[in-house]
Amino acid sequence: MSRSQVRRPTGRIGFGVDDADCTILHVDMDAFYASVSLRTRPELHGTPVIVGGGGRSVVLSATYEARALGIHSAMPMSRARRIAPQAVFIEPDHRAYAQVSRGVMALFASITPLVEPLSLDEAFLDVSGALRRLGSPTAIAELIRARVQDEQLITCSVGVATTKFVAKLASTRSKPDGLLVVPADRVIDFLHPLPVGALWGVGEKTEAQLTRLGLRTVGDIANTPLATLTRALGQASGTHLHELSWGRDPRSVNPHEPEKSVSNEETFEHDIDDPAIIHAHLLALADKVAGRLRAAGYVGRTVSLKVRFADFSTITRSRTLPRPTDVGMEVYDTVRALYEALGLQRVRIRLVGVRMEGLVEAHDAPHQLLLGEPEHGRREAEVAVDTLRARYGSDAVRPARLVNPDRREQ
DNA sequence: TCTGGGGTCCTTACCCTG
DNA sequence: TCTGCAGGGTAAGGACCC
Repeated sequence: MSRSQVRRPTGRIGFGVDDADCTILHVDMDAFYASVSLRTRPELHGTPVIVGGGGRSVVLSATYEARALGIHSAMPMSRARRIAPQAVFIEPDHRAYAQVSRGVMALFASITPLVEPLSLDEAFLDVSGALRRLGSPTAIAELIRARVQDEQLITCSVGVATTKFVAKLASTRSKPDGLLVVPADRVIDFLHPLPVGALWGVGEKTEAQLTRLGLRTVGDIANTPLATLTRALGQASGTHLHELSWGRDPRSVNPHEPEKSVSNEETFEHDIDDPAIIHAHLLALADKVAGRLRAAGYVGRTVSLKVRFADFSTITRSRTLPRPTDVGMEVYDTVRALYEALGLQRVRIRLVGVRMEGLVEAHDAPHQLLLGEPEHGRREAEVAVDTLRARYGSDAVRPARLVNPDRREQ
């Protein structure tokens, strides 16, 4: 099949024609995971396809044909199977997603150095420095759309505006396979008819609260006194939404946003009440988080434990260390102490998670040996393990207690 | 119906310090 | 010495995003 056969008709929408100041682009892949999965299953184009895992997982992505049947991302897979038994269900292929994402981000980088990735499948671009070389923002957006389709065999949608927030909304409103330009003098016309839920930061709870105030559109928010909004939503959220409702968003495209936290969590296939098995999972998670910190060159100061019980209630507990660390055993010791402090007696647990916060770059962190601490020890051992894993795979070396998952702690 | 995983940001409460 | 207060750090939880 030739590449051109994949191309859909361009869903280009113009909210105006004067794009001179619209140098912020938001590029978002359409149904990313599903589209990537379909590259190797072209016979499924035009059919309902749902990407997700088994067990207690949720829908990661669905084609627009599946969405027409009522499927949406984050829906439990068990429910999706019930609603759309005729759909094709595909296991996620994270390696393929990462590979396509790298290709797309490299394409963005060839357009402008000012690229701020938001996730695997979307990014903001500031193209103000590329106008002389590549033409108007709209021309650049069309170029990106054509190249993504030709090089990656998937479609994307692009919002073009003067601010990040409006560009993001524009790409959403142009989906799938579309382009929407919102010039500065049309921002209010574009924003005010939209439902409040379209605003970034308005989810289910906030929308319900706004509805109680009788506010249904962005225009309603714009015409509500700031004091009313801050009373209902708090100082930060109220002010934020009021600013957005008038199209004011001063944030620039920032390509080097530092990481603030690193976490890993795991939902069990079945709820667990055996402390020894919980400990083993905490060890594996601590090991994983610390490995990611070392790979990224960070150390973290605050260790956080998350526990979700069988009834879905969730608690977190955290402790700030005297000095930052990227050593898995230090993370585990802390997280286990936090777990023990809960004093749980064979309570059924659905999920455990480990998070490191208060990140600083490792070379900026002061390294001071504690009294009695050997100069070489756990960290050196874990760095050696990193080297082995890089060469032989992530499962090549594991903490002894994790080699046999059925083994109980003594 | 039955709810993943990896993040960010905000609010509130509490403690400590000056 | 005691009290009130402001400000910073920490902890916990909630809402939201993709």
